[in-house]
Amino acid sequence: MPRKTLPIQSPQAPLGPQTGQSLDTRFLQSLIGYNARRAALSIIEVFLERMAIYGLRPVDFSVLSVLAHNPGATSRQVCTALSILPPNFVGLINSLEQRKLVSRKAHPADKRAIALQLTAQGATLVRNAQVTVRELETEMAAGLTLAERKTLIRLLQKIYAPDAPV
Amino acid sequence: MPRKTLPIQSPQAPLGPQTGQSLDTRFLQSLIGYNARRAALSIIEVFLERMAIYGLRPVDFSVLSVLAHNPGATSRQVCTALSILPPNFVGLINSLEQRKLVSRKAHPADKRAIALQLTAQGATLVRNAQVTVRELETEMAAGLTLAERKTLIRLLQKIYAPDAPV
DNA sequence: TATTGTTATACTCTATAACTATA
DNA sequence: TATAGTTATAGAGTATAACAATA
Repeated sequence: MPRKTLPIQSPQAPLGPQTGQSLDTRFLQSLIGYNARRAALSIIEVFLERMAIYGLRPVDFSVLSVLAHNPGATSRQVCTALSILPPNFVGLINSLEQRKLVSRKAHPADKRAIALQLTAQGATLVRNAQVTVRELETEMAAGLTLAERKTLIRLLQKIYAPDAPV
Repeated sequence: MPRKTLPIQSPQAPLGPQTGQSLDTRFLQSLIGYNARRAALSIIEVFLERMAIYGLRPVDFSVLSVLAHNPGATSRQVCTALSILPPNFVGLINSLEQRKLVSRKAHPADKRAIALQLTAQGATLVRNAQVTVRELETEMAAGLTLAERKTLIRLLQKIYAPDAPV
């Protein structure tokens, strides 16, 4: 019979911990939220190192990657897809445009909107960046089999998008 | 024969996406880092709602939870365990002390250090908060079996602490 | 000389209100 | 009236340098 909660701590902790010793974090380690955040931060840490040569932060990479697969998408669409607030998107896309990675075109059907697309330079950059990201993901998941990796992603998606199709 | 990468997109995308339609984010969804971040943010969102009655942010809860299981721990120990930078810990612990949730005592062996411990009020608060956190975790993981939940946590820990004992 | 706790400060990220042009 | 993009700004989170007291 499975129990609902993991054991917290031995009832009689011996002494107060002394400086230099590491602490018992078993309760936090039993939480999905804590572990998901820790894992995300450790991957982002390596991401920042490897992507520095491209001058891309995680959000920049996400935007370029989405535009690579959705040419002509509008700012609003990208913001919705990536949970970016429109005011915070302005400076981001301006920067990418100044770097000649993204161009703005008039939207064919809506004069309010602007169709975004990668430049040739942007397409090349994101292609290389995606290879680098795949490499670092493989390194970070070195302790997982390919099946475990797919399982991990599937379970994470069930947390944040429980109704999405498998 | 398993393939190393997931399919990105159908080679011939039909038309530029129109406003109002959602975008193809399959590449990002194939990344552990992207999914871990999304899952962590969705849990934190609910966390903020449910923990508002306790007046606790995620970092406050983590500190109180660690102190509950490690009475007498020093600031430095808590900072190391939770990856909090010492300068950012000062205001946090001052606030918890002013709320009578944490008390500082002279460290028995090191005059530089301060031994932290929960007050009776703090112990009661963290006990209730931990119950609330367990509840919200169970809700967020409603689509997972108990075995899947344990698997998810194990796989996440292999990402951010690959050398830790299972 | 190294470490604990602290102050001051800067930088990034995220969030809200309000405006314009158009639908 | 509602939406796309924008501006200005505020708040939270995270980061580094430097200091006094103690090891």
